[in-house]
Amino acid sequence: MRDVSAIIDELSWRGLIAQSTDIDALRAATSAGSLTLYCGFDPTAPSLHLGNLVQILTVRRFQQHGHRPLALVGGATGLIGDPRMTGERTLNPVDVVEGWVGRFREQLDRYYDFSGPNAAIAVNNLDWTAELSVLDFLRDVGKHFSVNRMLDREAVAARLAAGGISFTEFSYQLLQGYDYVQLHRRYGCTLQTGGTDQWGNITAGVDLIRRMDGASVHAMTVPLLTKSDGSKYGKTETGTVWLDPALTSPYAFFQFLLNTDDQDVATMLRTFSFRSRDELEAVIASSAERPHERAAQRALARELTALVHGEAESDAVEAAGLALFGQGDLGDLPPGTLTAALTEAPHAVVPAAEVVDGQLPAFDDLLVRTGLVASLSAARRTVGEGGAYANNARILDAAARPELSDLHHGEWLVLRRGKKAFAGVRLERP
RNA sequence: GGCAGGUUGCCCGAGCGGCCAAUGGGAGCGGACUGUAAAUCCGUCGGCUUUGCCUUCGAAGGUUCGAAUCCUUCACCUGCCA
Repeated sequence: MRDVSAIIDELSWRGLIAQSTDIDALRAATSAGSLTLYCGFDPTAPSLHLGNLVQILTVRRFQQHGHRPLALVGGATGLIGDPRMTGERTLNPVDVVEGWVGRFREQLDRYYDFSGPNAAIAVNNLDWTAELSVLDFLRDVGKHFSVNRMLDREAVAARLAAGGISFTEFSYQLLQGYDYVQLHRRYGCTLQTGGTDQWGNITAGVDLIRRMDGASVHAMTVPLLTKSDGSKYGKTETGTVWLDPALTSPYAFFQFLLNTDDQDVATMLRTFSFRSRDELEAVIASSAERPHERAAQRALARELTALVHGEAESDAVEAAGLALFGQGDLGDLPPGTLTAALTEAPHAVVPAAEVVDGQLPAFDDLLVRTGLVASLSAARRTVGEGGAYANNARILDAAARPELSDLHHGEWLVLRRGKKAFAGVRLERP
């Protein structure tokens, strides 16, 4: 087993500790031996995302130092919804949330070790809330909460000032607080981690344990990932960067990380990478000297893509990107390389039957089919703006039709929108 | 409960009954410059069978040759008074 006490120092230099109830007490607790901790994830979407991964990997670091994680998926809290600044959530159907619980659990399997002396344990807060009666809840849990204090929560205050908040969401904090009580009782859990936005919820649990069981437990938050310009990291034009390859392709995932701003890349590496401090500092230093080589971005993209999607997939999508962004003629690429690259990128298949007079469907149509643009109007607009390319040559006429002879290896046409958005069109031969 | 005001495209926010698919800003997208970066400048920014047509301005009706703009009802929000 690794040195259980070193975890706090490690998190500290990585910049992963935002707040904690009592850092010295926590350090003492981690030094005393293996402790049990948890960080919950509410199934409010079909997949976990990059922002969640910060929390997951922080817990993973604890586990690697010999501590035991509880992989909590909020089957109950996901039905209620944590109050957001922006407004009341729409309740998701019960069966949908159930399905998401299963997907979250599968995803967590990848990051926590469920074997060994400090094996992770999968838990669902529905297990102790489903049969809880309203009266018991109000008498045993509710009595310990002060509405006055609950109103102080930032999200709640914002909602009161704006449109208002339902009793349902207002009660969320009680459920999360009670989770901590149950995990403390059942598993001896003495640490809860989460994003800084969870501080109020987490300390509510700490207080509740003190009141109900007279025990003192720990809380710690991890800074929320923000870019240097203050915006949320992990969101792109197209939306959230998901961990599920069906929602965010490994190719897109890799590209997203590779495009990390210079200003942010050091923070991202410290946050996500499991490499040693010396290794990271070397990469960051060399990248600062020669930023155009983007060694730090590449290191980040490689390690994280390999962790999330596997080593082989990471290599494949990196090779695809290198092939597509390469300087040379795409036609010079070996057929296998081109096919592999375009298969990783978005692509559309055109049946041979659609070839008329040796010509494929028009460019605007193909641009839409590959998903590079949202509509025919957008396709024509993009062509008009000079932002659409076929085989790296600007498309001048949206209505023009590519010839069979334009296809690389008689099979592929490479479409591009702007500088970075590639897609393949494959002609399907009968 | 009474009085007054509001609800516009991804967000904020203009909008005389015809010249409004609807001013302006932000975001997004494209181009230039670059390093598949940032900043900056320029362009673009509902859809389509695209010199025109279709669907949008909280919802449903109505007036009119013609409405985002007028009237009625409903829903929600914001002030003031009880």
